[in-house]
Amino acid sequence: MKADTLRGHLDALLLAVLDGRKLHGYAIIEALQLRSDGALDLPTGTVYPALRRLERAGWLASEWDVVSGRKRRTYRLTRTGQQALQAERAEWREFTAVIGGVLQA
Amino acid sequence: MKADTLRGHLDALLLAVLDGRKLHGYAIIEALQLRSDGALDLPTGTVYPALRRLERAGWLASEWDVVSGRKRRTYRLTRTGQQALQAERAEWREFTAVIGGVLQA
DNA sequence: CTATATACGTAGTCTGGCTACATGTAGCCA
DNA sequence: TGGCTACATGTAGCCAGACTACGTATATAG
Repeated sequence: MKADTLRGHLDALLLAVLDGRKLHGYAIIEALQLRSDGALDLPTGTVYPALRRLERAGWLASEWDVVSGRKRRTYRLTRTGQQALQAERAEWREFTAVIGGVLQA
Repeated sequence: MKADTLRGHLDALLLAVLDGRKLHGYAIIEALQLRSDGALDLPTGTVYPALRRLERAGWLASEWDVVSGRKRRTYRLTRTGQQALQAERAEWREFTAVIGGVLQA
């Protein structure tokens, strides 16, 4: 997949992958790989700053836990984040309708 | 529609709107508005440089003509551009499948 | 005669994902 | 026991690409 196409859709992906479960950063990257059949392989330099940004925005909450000696920062959706996810899904539908409409017009 | 979401899809839009017809820059902007029911209102500072870039890439060819005293640079798809459009359409389908898959997984 | 729509174009900004780097632990294998 | 790989988090700085803000010019309506 061409670079840059992700632009503007990263937040939606991160919120979606955290819908209904708690995951730490590394696991989020793996979950996205899994769900996209390997098409999405986001670098840590993309994901970690984004997660912190979403937490600052109040859409995610995090807590440290230690699993077999390793520190993990585990993220979950806040109520606001859940609403934001709904909004992102709606925007995605609108976006694909608009661009898709032009592409196959 | 959120800014930046267009990123990486502009070329596809321009190629698609020129599929099967010749249009000048200003008319391209209007055609995109029309086809998107007003959702796409691209500024000239976005469209004109992109058209020149696509021409340099060999995907578009242009010629000047004068209509009622006004100069117009009219663009059309080259054969390479036609192929590029097919590729862009395929990439769009892949892109929406990947992101859409994650969003509603 | 001026305001608006038509028409093309460029310089510079800004944003947001990416590259490259830094840090450290656990577990395996030679 | 030493090194390699996977796991795990994080930051600084770069860069591409669309956008903002201009500048230019003609036709037409009021």
